[in-house]
Amino acid sequence: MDTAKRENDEAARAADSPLVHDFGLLIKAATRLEQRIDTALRKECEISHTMFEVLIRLCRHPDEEISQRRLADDLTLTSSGITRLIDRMEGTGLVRRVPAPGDRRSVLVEPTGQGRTVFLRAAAIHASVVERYFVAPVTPADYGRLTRSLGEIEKALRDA
Amino acid sequence: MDTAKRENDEAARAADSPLVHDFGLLIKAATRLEQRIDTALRKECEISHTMFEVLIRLCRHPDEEISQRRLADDLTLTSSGITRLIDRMEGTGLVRRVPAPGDRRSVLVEPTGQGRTVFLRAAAIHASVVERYFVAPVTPADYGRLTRSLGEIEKALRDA
DNA sequence: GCTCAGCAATTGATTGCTCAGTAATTGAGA
DNA sequence: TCTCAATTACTGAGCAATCAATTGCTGAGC
Repeated sequence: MDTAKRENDEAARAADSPLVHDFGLLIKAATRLEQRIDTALRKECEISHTMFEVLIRLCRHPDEEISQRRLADDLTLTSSGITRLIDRMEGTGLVRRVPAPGDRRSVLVEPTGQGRTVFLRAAAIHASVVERYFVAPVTPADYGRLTRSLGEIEKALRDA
Repeated sequence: MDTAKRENDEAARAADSPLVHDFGLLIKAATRLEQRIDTALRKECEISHTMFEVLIRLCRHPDEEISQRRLADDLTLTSSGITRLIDRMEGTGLVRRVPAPGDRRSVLVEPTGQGRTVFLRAAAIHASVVERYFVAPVTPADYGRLTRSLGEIEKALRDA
């Protein structure tokens, strides 16, 4: 059948387009990098990369707790995802839930002392992996442009 | 306690480092973009983004089937992950398994006619989302450098 | 030719998320 | 002041991945 053959060719062209290729690169680089960090953190610190992302937010401003809602938005998780993640982190003593002063629906989260200690060890591991596979492979000039572009892309997604 | 206070400050600095921030941007941009594509493809074509990634590989070279092993490596899935993914795709008639001529351990996968048809529709959706949120937000010059950098990063991860 | 270490795919059990639905709380407008 | 739509967290069910263990097959070295 001729139409089948033409569809084959069309599909082959679509599958080979630069757009597909370039975007594939982004996805692959990001997932490989995240996997590498995740396994390193699990081995050395017994936490997942997701937990690390939570600790980053909690430690950033030492005297300002963060609501679960905000964490969910920041990590692109659903509210139920965050509930269970914080459950696990509370269970292993990394964080503590505290009621929100002004709003009784909301729950604030803060790191425990142990949480901060683990975070410091984890941050060192994180930095070394990121340094090696994210920073080192590109020239300093390109690195600046890379992060700027990623910022633009993230902004476009956020605004939409 | 003084040591606790110092640990607080140290953690705050680590959590605010440019490295952490920049890498966070990559992860966030990639996951948001992938989510957007995934929901669009699910709504319009009833396939997941992961299935789309499989179809890309299968349609790229029309007369060369691809082994599950290769697909798993390419998509950064485990072999068991690929087995179940292909199960589902075979179940909905998108692909077909065929025995590998030279090696009876290996299973090759090829797209069905329906698989190619769905792929063509999906590719159009994919292109429009990628165009809008990945290409449009950066200048053409930066886009070239962006993909080059991502290529370098991916290469570094692959080599290691 | 035989053995055996290694690889491909599969399966059972588990993990970590989503979705849909629920309960408590809030704040804006009649 | 009261009502009600929106918002927060949580829960049960389900899904898509992982890990660990198994089976069948292959090829290199003796």
